Amino acid sequence: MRFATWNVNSIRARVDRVVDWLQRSDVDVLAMQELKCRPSQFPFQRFEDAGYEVHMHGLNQWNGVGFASRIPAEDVVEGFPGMPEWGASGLEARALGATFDGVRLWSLYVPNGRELDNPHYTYKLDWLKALADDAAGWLAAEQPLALMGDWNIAPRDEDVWSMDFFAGRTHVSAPERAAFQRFIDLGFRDVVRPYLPEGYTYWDYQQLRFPRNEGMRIDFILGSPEFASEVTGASIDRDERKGEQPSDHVPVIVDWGPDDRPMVF
DNA sequence: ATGGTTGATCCTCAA
Repeated sequence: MRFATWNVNSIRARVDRVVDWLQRSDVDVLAMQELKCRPSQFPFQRFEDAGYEVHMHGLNQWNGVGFASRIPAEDVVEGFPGMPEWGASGLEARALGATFDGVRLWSLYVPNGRELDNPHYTYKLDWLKALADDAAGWLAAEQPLALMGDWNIAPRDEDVWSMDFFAGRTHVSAPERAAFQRFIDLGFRDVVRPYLPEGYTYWDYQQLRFPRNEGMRIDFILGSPEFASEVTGASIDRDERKGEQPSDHVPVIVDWGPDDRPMVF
């Protein structure tokens, strides 16, 4: 099976690209973030015509998470217990869980944080702590489980194009990196890094960041031990940042399952 | 060519 995650930055602006990519890439389940729409606005038919069912969670023009899959989704859950609210606007559409053929997946859009002294930064850290608290319990199920999405954290210095540029900014701060590391300490593994030690997943639209390859690695797939042990490959589809109307993020893909296992002795 | 973003509830906010 092939699983992927992609912050599509508006599904309505990019449905052609996303559906074309799904079919071309032979993906079974795609976790999507930043759909930027409510269910009534989602182009469900375009996915269904391509053989994919969609489950999505969207409340307004911001955030929005979902799954497109060739496998039926079971036990679909919006948000997680204890997920913090954002001020008066309440719960945001940043997490959707679903099970596909026994594999539990989460599509996650971690709050951006904006600046270190911004209330969104505290919200981001609180949100990650609440997720980790719940995810610790999910691991006890000893079921294949993966947390997939836009984490808005660059865990290593080499995950940003310039540490000088990011000095004093979000995504690289010690508290954010500690929040990410907590998932690793719980037993999750970055299942892409062993196959691809280098490579960005995001380039800002501004300042010619992509032509200059001034990007960030902030989209990750963290697998439980039961998930990680069945991963047989991974890729980052950098080409999806090219061409007409790209998202500012690119897809991150893992190949998974006993049927995909190459011969290992 | 000495510049340079995109998307949404679209002239302001979010990333």
